[in-house]
Amino acid sequence: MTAVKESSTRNFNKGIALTSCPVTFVMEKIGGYWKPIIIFHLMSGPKRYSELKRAIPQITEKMLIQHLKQLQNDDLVHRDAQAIVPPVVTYSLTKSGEDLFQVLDSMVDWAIKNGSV
Amino acid sequence: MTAVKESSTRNFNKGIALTSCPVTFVMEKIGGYWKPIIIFHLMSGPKRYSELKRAIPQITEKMLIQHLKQLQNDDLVHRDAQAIVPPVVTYSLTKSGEDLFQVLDSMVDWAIKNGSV
DNA sequence: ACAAGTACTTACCCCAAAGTATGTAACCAT
DNA sequence: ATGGTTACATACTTTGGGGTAAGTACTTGT
Repeated sequence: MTAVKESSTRNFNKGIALTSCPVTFVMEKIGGYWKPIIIFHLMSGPKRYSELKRAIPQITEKMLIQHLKQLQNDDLVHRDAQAIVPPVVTYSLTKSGEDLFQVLDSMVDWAIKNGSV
Repeated sequence: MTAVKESSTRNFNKGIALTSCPVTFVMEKIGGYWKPIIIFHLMSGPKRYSELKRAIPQITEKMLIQHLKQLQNDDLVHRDAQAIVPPVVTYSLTKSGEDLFQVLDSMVDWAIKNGSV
């Protein structure tokens, strides 16, 4: 009986976010803690699952595949699995994913100019 | 007694995020649902609290001041209050805030090129 | 007298994101 | 046969962002 009212702000927001705010659109794709980091590591070329894990030691395996799957669904990352044993699974950026370079790059620029560190 | 272990991933992350990942650094400042939207509306010039509220009808007042305060702490937004009654409080972007234009702009570019809409 | 506007504050709730911990299937090296 | 590697899966818990609802102090308009 704790149903969410249909006219609630929460429900309404889903609408405007996806249809009318390009910045929020991007945030939905690369927002969150780990996605930009994963994408950054794939910028230097395709990586195996275990290579990514080693490159980002702090990430848990659950977070890693969870985000890799979301990135696949959003067509930012491509998964290539060889049907051999032990399995070899390689992740790489799609064209859309590579295009994010400009976005990440401008972020890095800003961070360097305005970083308090 | 629900203390967080000192060696937890969560605690450790705070460290690397702020010191070694510029992209996460930016995300900490403009991430979240409403911040980019607020910044976007301030790009077109200083606005009063009530003007922002009217410009973004879906935001609740709590979210609006909460984020405005965080943006002040991060030195992205400047607050100017006139000690008159009724109060007149004007918010504007700082230099750092204005510099975010490049970041938001590249996001919009990407969204237009890669938006499924 | 009473509503309405201004710029907030406060208390409470909910859910999704993130973290912890453990398991799995197939193989290989010792 | 025991442990290590590979690429995951799954159950459970915690945390914080966001939402709802209501109140405050002071003044102007009717």
